[in-house]
Amino acid sequence: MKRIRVIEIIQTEPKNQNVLVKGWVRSFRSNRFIALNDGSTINNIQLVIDFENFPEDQIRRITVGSCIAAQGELIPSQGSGQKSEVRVVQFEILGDADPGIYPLQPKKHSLEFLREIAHLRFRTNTFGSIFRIRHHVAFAIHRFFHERGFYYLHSPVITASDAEGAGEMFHVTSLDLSRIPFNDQKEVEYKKDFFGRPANLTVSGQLEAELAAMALSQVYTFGPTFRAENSNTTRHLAEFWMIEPEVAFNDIFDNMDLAEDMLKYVIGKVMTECTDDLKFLLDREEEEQKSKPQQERNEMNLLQRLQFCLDHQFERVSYTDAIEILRNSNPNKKGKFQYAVESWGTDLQSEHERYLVEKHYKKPVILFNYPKDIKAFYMRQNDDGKTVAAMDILFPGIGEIVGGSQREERYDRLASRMKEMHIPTEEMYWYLDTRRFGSCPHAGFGLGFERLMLFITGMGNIRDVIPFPRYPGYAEF
RNA sequence: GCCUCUUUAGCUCAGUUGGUUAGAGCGUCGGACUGUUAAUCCGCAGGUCCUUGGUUCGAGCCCAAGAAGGGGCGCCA
Repeated sequence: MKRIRVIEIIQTEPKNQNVLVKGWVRSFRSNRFIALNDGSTINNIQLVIDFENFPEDQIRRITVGSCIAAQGELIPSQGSGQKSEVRVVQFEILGDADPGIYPLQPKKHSLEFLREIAHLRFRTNTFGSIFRIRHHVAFAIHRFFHERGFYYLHSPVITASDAEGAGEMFHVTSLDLSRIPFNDQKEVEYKKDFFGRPANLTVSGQLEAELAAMALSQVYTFGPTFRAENSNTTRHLAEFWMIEPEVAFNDIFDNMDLAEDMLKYVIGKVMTECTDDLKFLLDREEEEQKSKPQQERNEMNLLQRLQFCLDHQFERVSYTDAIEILRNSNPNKKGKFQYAVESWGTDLQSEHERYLVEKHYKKPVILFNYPKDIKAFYMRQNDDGKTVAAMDILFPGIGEIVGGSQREERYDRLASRMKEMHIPTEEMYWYLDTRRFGSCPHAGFGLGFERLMLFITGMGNIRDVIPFPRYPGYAEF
């Protein structure tokens, strides 16, 4: 007999039909009622077991966390909590869970505790919801680009270029670190290493995506990204997933449209496809809000925030205008900012970004045309000679979720900018070649997948929206 | 990397001005009950008060160093 998934069984009209279900026990009440979950949905199926008809030693093995297979009749429930239930005819314990040492109890656990047992936290309602949603978000991203005629490009995970300038990199080597070969100058002899040269884990697939966009027109990457930065925050990981579309013939404003459309498409899809899980996370957040002082509570709940994001155009503000708004803002005048907004040309602090998004505009903001000196070498230089066609999308509660730009397509401008910023042009010949042969205007951006997950789930810590987080000093599981 | 807070039972947390034998809820275990919804009721067990050192007649509580965890900042997605 074939097993039926819980998500199917709870949608099936109960007509005393024979069914087989398999899953993990969430609770066992009155020695009679089993709440069984198989991860196909946040909802459980209730199994009713007449303990009088089964050996006691078998009944005693039905414990929270144990895995069972049960066969019986699907009948209308006599209780009020559920539409149907399975009257168990026979069952089998597939895996015991010793209640004396199984760490999950049918009660609320702290996220910090669950992070320490990340191998088991999938079995909680919260993390079940998060990782079902994570799948739907990833899938929606692929669908969005596929429907628009983009090609999914697999950019390399190992790169030999250390000139991408997006942060500290993890070295990749097959050398024996206790016996590193040095030359006479005490330099590492990379010729003896696996690739014959230094290699690193990628910090971005953008440069490779640009190469492909110069032929396929519209591509995107979606893969793991690695930063060896010593970042200890609720918004950073050493290993995270990034989506990087790159589009030939797009300018900075097409780029904004694409990013905004994509975010709205994905959020819309999740709202229609993950209603049960979002409802659970909504209730969870509401409960959490109750224990906070009025001042720190969210003005909108999770679903309202998602809907608001769909209903409103993201505010587009130039860096120059943003500086003026911040300079004239109340917190700046009253000296409330930790970093006073000084002159044009300095980078915005996260408190400034938060003010713009959460207090001034109260919606997602796209900041664009940043001073060239605080941005990367590949961004297109504007005619004013001071700014580049960069854009960042800032979300409430999260900050920067997207960073992108129109790329510098003019060979001379790019090469001279690289020299100014000490980027080795010889090593990057392949990147410059795209500007030598059939160059064209193009643009792209990077979307932090886990940061989008934070917004969609309402979770507060990025370590809770990725199955196995990696961060400084931590690579467990 | 910097700042800050926390660390007491399996989990979540109380613990007064430094004072005898360190508590609660939930969970486990034993029992009762059996159409429950994190079932309910009764009972038992469970502690290196993070570690080390110091102050003191006396430290869970005060001081110092270290460890682990949370939050903020920086770097960024």
